[in-house]
Parts: sequence; C-alpha cells; structure tokens
Amino acid sequence: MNSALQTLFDRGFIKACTNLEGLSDLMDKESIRMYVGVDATGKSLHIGHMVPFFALHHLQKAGHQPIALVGGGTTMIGDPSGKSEMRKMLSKEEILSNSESMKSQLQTVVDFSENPGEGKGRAMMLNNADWLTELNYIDFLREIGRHFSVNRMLSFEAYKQRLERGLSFIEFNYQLLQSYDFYILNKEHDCRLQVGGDDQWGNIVSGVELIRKMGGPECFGLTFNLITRADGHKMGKSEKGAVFLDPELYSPYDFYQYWRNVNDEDTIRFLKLFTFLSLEEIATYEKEGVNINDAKERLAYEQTKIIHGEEEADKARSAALAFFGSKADTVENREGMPSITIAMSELEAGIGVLELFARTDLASTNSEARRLVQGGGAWIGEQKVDDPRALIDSSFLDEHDELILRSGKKRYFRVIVER
RNA sequence: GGAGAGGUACCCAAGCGGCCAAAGGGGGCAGACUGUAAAUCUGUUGGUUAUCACCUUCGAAGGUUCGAAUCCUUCUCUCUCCA
Repeated sequence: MNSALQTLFDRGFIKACTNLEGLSDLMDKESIRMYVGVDATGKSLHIGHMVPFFALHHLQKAGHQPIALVGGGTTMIGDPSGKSEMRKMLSKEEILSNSESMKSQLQTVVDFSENPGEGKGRAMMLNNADWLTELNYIDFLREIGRHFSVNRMLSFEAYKQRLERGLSFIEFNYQLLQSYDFYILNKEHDCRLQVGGDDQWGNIVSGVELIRKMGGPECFGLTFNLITRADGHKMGKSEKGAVFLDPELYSPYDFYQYWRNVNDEDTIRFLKLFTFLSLEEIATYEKEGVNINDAKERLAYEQTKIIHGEEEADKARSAALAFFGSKADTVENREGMPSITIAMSELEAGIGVLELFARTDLASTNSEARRLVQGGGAWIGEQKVDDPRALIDSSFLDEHDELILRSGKKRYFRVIVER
C-alpha cells in the first residue's frame, strides 16, 4: 500500500475507492494531482466541509498536488445528493463573493504558496465557473450528455430518495457537470483523482467513467467517511448553528469550546481526522488511565490553532482555563472571550439585567433573557441573578473592574467597562 | 393544459369558526446528576411587559362574521395522477 494512502486509512478517512490497487500503484510511481470540490453556497465554510481538505493536507505533505475546486459554476445548479429538498438558488454575485472568502479559509489546511517547501506538492485553486459558464448547451449535450444513461443515473441512491419528493431537471444535471469538471481537470491539469465525502460517490464514479469514455487515462475516485457524532447529531452543528470557520460568525473562543466539548467516544477519532498530530502522539491519549479531558483540550487547542492561528488558540485556551481550570483569572487570560464594551457612566446609572444579557450573545431578546433569569441560569460573576427587575450597577464589578456574565454553567461572556 | 392533494412556529406534524401564541415529537435553552462529556429526569421554548395586558404569527392579498389558522374569492408555490 502506498504510504500516503496508508496514512489516510490509519487516520480513519477512507470509505471507498474505485480501484485501490491501481491508485496505490500510481501514487507510488509518481506525484499525482487530485481534487476536491466545494460549493460556494455560504459565506463561510463550516467544519464539516473540511474533512476532505484535511485529507488533502496529508497527501500534499506526501508530495502530491491538491487542487481545490471552488464550485462557482456548479453552485448555480445545486447538488441534490444527500438533500431532501431543492436548494434555493443564489445569485451570481453571491456565489462569486462566497467563493472568494472560501479561498482564504482553505489556506489554513492546504498550502497554496508558490513554493510549499521540501517534499510537498504544489497546490492550486480553481473555479469551475471558468469553464462551466461558457458551455454551449447543444455542444455539451452532444459531447458529454450522450455518455450518460438516465436509467443508470436513476438507480443511484442519491436520486432514488429524491424521486420520492421530486427532483427538478436542473438538479438532475448536477452529476453531468461535476463529471465534466473532472474531465476538464484531467485534460487540462492531468488530474487523476477526485476525493470527496461519501455522499459524492455517485458523482465521482460518473466522472471517472466519463473520462474513460472520452478516451482519457484511468482515473480514480476516493471517498471519505461522513463524519458523524457519537450522539447522532450532525457534525459541525451546534446550538448556535453551524460551526463556521469565519471568526465573525463563530468566535475562536466558541470554536475552541465546541471541540472541548465533543463526546468522549469521538475524541480520538477527531484527533486523527482534524489535527496533524502524529498517530504515535495521539496513541498516548488512548492509554489506560489517561484523562480523556486532556485529550479534548489538546484537540480543541490543535484544531483552533490550525483554523484561527496560534495566537487565537492561546487566547481561547487561556480564557477557558481561567474559568474552568486552574489558570489564574487575569485580564490577559480573558482576552479570547467574546465581549462587549459599555460605558462606565451607563453602568453607574444602572442597567436592567434583562437588557444587559440581551446585549450579549447569551440571550437574543429580553424575553429570552427573562426566561434565563427566572429559570435560575443567569449569573454575574459568582452572584446568581434571579430577579428580572434587578438593576446591575458598578457594585457588581469584579476585581478587574469587569463583569463576567454567565448563562448556566459553561457559557461565559465578558463585559468590559470603559471609563 | 386537465384532475386531485397540500403550504401551520427553528424542523417534522396536529388543529379545520370562539376554550389557539396554536397538541405531540425533534432540536434549542435552563435545572438535577456529572468530568466544561454522553445518557437520563424536570422545567422552558413568538415579541414587548414586574404583572394584568397588549402586539405580531398559521403561503399572499382581499372578503364573510361579534369573532377566522379554521368559511368564501383571487393569486402564488409544492407534490401526485392524466395529456
């Protein structure tokens, strides 16, 4: 087995391959190009999108050359795979701006620099809008469309489900376009491998077949396990919605907390998938008698460091340890926490608890804040506030002249007072 | 184009003239138990309000009625069958 592939197996990525031996042999022989596609459906990627890119990271390190394909063109269609309903269509402008912001996020895991360093393959980023938007419908049907059997497409699991609920023609075309992408990448860039989540299996196989029918070389498809959580919740979803990589949408502190709170059963698996720690090092966390919480802290730290950088990871960890751990609760350690700033004069005049909580992320409306307060889950520092009429003034300030609001036992929010 | 079935809160889904801010489930939040875990149990879950109360919501717009998520009209979208 090719060592790069073996790494992916050992880390728990791989689900299926079109021709494992063939791929392994090819990768032993030469540095290959492979690609992953992402749709530009949102402003930010979330953590669930990242699995294939983490895999690309390992392959790049082994000398292979990743292509990240932003689906500027395919996003206009919408992939029906794994979805029960048609996706709303986005404007071209939205898609363009989305794909721009995704580029920077992918750089955290795949190295797109001109000179990635010894042994690493050179990566590139492409956008399929470049070739899809100028397609001529008749030509496309004659050259590409004729290779697709509707009978066969309908037998794919991805479409079967949608046949129950309805599937529009535009979505039915998605597979052709994704296959065409692979064909173009093979022709123009000698790309031999497409990787993706297991829900992409049908689309990937179609691409491999299309290239063969068009007279190209043998190409390969490799899919990864869809990441699930032990409790059955969807990966990358949290109480606040998707765990986005954009710090504006999901703060690095909350991001850290998300990983800090994964299930026991998921911890080792996630360390393998979502960090670059060596397997030997990860194995030390599996030993008898090791506190699982140490592993979770490591997971949270490493993952935050990869996505948001070392500085943010340090801040998030310090803040977490200041409240949950033994680390001293100093102003410096609070830096990573989500916060708002209010004027001293306002605080001296007194602010209603409800309003104060509603201004933080802990509650979005006064009513929600009221429920929290009446339910006994609202705290300021170590003081529980259970009267919705309570006025918060400067007497609540802690030794650092700040307010630390808390919802329940583990959601903290920092209020900085400006003089 | 014809016939039928539908669009209910974050999601699924009941309700089919007043007792409906709307059953039930899921999800979320909080409490208990813990390990900043899971599972479990309890409470809560449109907005403004200390409370009474008021405001907005059942695809959209009009109408009937003392009163409409519920009845009527038009529009719109989805699905199924037929052409």
